[in-house]
Amino acid sequence: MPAATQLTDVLKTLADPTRRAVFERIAREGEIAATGLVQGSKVSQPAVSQHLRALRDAGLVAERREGRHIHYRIAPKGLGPLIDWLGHYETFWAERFANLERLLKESE
Amino acid sequence: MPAATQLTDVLKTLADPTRRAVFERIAREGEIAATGLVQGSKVSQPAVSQHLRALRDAGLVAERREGRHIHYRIAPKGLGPLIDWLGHYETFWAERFANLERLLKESE
DNA sequence: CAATCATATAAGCAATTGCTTATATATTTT
DNA sequence: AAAATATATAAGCAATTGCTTATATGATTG
Repeated sequence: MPAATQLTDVLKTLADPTRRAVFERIAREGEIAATGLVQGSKVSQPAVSQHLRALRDAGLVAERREGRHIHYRIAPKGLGPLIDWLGHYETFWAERFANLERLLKESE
Repeated sequence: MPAATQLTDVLKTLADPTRRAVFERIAREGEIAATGLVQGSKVSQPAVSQHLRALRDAGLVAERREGRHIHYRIAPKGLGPLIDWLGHYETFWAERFANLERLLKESE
């Protein structure tokens, strides 16, 4: 797949607030089953399922089946296209980047 | 405006390939008038104008009027919400982040 | 196997999106 | 002021999106 297409998919996938909330919750929990995501969600089970499909298709999450549960986790490489693209704009956000750099250092 | 709304706007705005191409061209050129953007574009003048409006509304570009031309440039802070959001996922892309870090160092 | 639980898919629908053509608004030039 | 140039807005339309309800598939339990 062309890199631009992958980037478009990642951006489109994360652009929807509901879907992004699902992604963020998976990140927070580390690993969580679809059932858990449906609980405490504003939308229906099919809606969550459709968002999970979109996230998976975009390469943003990975799944692990365990019995009748499917556990989702963040796919580390998923944000790659976005980060690579942002890399082209370093010069514009060098200052902010420096802050992230500091945070990273501190967390080591 | 809530931070989440701003992020959603930035993501939605960049998610469209045509509009993102406009943004990238502005970044490449440094500064360019709308006319210049229309030339060599696949879409019509109104389409470009609409994309420019969206980019401006999202805070991604700034404009400077000069006679009857309007020159566009990247708004450095525009990508801020996106970069801040990605900051929460440092741990997932620390390796890739390190590369960006090195690039930044080299460019100093 | 039958019932149950977890997840996915199908179908339909209102809302949004990105484009077009046509027209309006600024700004400059003659 | 009239004509030309640069940009924006309006209106309309096909395509896409995100949701719903209803149903199907997968997997476990009794």
